[in-house]
Amino acid sequence: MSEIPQSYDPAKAEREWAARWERDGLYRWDATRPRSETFAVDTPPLTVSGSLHIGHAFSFTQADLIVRYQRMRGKNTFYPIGWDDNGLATERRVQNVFGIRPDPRKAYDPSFQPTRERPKDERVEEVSRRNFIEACARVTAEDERAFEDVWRRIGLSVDWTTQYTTIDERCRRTSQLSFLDLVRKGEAYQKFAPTVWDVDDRTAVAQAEIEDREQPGAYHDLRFGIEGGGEFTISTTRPELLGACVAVVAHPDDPRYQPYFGKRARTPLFHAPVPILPSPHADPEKGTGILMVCTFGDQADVDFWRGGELPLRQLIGLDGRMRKVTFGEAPFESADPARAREAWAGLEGKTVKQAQAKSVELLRAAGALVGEPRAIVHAVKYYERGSRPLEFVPTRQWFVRLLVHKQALLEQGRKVQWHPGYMRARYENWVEGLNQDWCISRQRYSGVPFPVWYPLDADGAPDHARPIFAAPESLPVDPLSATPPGYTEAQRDRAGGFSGDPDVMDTWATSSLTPQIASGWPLDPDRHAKLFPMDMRPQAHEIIRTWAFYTIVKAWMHEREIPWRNAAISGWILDPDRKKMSKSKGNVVTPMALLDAHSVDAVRYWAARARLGADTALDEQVMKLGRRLATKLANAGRFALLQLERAEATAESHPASRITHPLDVDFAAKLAAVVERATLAFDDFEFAPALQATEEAFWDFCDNYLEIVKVRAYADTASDGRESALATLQLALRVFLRLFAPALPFVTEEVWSWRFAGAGRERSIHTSPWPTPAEFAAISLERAGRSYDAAREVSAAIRGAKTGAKKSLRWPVARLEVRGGDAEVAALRAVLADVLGAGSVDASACRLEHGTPAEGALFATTVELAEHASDPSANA
RNA sequence: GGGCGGAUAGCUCAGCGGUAGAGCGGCGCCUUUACACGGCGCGGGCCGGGGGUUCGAAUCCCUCUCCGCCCACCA
Repeated sequence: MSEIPQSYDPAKAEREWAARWERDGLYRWDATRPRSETFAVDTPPLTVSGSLHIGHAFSFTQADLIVRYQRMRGKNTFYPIGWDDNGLATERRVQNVFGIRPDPRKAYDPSFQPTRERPKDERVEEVSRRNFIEACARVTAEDERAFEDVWRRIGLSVDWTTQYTTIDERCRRTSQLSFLDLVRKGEAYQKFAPTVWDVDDRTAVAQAEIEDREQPGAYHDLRFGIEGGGEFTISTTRPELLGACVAVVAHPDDPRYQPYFGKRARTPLFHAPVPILPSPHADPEKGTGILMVCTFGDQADVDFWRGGELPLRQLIGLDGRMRKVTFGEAPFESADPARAREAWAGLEGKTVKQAQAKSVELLRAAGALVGEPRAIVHAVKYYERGSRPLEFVPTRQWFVRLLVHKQALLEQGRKVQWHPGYMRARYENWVEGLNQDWCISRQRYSGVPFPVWYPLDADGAPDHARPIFAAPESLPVDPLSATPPGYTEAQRDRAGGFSGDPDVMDTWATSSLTPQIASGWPLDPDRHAKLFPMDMRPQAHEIIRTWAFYTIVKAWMHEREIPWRNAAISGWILDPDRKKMSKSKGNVVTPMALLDAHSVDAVRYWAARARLGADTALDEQVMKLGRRLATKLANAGRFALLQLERAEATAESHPASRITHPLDVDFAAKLAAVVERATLAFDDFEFAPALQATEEAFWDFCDNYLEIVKVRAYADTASDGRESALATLQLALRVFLRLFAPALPFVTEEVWSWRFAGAGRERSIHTSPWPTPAEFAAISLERAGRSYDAAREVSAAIRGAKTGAKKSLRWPVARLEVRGGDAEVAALRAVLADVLGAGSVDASACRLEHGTPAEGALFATTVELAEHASDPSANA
């Protein structure tokens, strides 16, 4: 036993215990134990290029609570840690930090050193792809160290030996193996097709990364002619796409346009003959009921174009500017090429926004604009990190099949237990609403390359139909530096030679494999079998459609399995004004200052009080409460242990079998019930009710049990009564400490170390067995009655009388009269000595009588205080 | 427009079929030998509105209103 200090210093305990746990390898996974004893966690690899805010500490703590509980239950916990450091988020950060941007045409400069503190006005410098990737590695390594500091500080019980990053060799290999497996199974394919494209980042993006933003726009009414006579008006928000118009459509039942079906219209400005076709997607109520099909304005255009034999008139280039095209030549037909070319000359090279303004000008001059544009607000699709609207641009991309698997993926989602249960609806909504396969290729640099090359024909053009895949044992490979089998490096990018796939994978293509990365799939099948499917995936709700969804997709495609049995979805942290905390809003609160101000246990307590899935306001009051609780725990622990120490001369230990006094038996029974409630709650991932039940019982223990039992525990000579009190103190403290240990790992470990730390599992509270009914088995709980309740009620009446009279709690009582039913009076009589001792009531002043209790109470109690106190220390 | 949450004391939230709860804040006391980072006590609520089921509803059902989130909506 270590010495019991006078006061508890949280900061000191945090430093010392964190170091000790790491030194002892307390949280290591034991690979020799069987799957049935394992609790495996699919820890979120945090995006290190984002800002680490208190919300991350909040959700990671919630996962840690469950892991700590499972570990105490005897589970061999597998709690890995990783960082997500590839992808566009990292590239953005590097561009901001160093002011550099990749240019694949530039040569590698080994002497290049990125520097910070680049003046804001200085131009962004273009560097080689390799220099850029090196800069990414440098930034993320720094970020990862900063993040690790926070995670260690907050006491996450992760196994640090498992650390990985999504750009490291192991992840690149796993990711590429996954890709090859999907190709082999026919789930991954490449296709040249209109794809959602971000013109700033110049890459394709996936449906999951698209968000709608409300923004101002305008309807423009354009006059179209009909071949053979007549005209009609089309309302469009995108007049700049007029040149890309390949058809006009109206609803098949719309009588206004039925006569024109089969005829051709003439577009204004470009004089392109376009078919007038029926289509059910045209809404007669909207606009004029007839609309342009352009290549491509929206998903409806893409869908319609795919279903017909229409030409492709791509106007918008990869850079978001109007391409150089020639009207009058296929596919840009025109009945009046000269005027069409003249119109296009005013638009070519312009951005979408500029082209729109110019188009209005031209249309107005040509008399094709009916009235003036009418302002509206409408939703426009953006890349979630983008600043300009997305466009559909035909490009070659790799996709993973989703649309044909919706049903299977819904079924997989139902096999997962979602916590809270209603979060499953988010998953199902997303799956049901899918309208594109998963585009996994990105025209970027910092990511996992596709392990693919293409043969070049005699003209030097790649033959995408005959990709050359890397051999699995050669992974990870970078096709831009590695040579495919059967070729020499000299043939790279030469006619008749080969070319590496220049793209990298979507970051989700890798992070969707976190369970497999951690388990060692597929190279270590034994280890994989011991860890997969995992037991718990903790994550936030806004990435159910990405991370949770893609992880379920991959597990199903590779092994027809669910990736984990439980998904524990944490809520968001809102600022005190209930706004979501985010970097862009500038309301981010970082964890370190809060940890310093309130202590780690206090911040963890705040996280532990919130229910899974519920958005929670940042509330420092709750942290103060947590700190108070930790202090109380240390003080109550100190008191109980001092009593035990004082009595050591007469008793070696204080087994539960010595708990015989009615007050103690009753309290033990209440405690046993709390253990049961907390255990049931934790089993169901409900840490907040578990904590609440524990806390309620603990404050009752401090405010009532301890006060009432004090006199008996203080007795100078050994007796059954004193021994019963001491045994109860010991049992209660051991139980409370362990019930609190997941939420308050530092103070509980500290107090535990003062007396209870032993060998084996009990060397730390965090590996000690979770309390069970067995610990109460030696107590005759069947004899538990209402003595404790009776003692508490009468004590409260005595305290109330003294407080009401503005007297100190040691003020003597002249008369105490308690009336109640016979059973209640008997229950009180059994613990009367404790009650009188705690209330400074002389036995001679007390009368217990049969009578009618007050409403909602056990007794009717009358307290009369003495006029004077003989004990000077009791003077008010 | 579809889906999912939420609405309970000034604030943050628990309770989810049996007489309205906690903490904080407010007010008033008490230095008491574990703790003043403490203790005792007092006020404070038509449990969002309206219907229904029930002996009994904050709790179950219907409906409306408001708040938040997810998805859809680009003519």
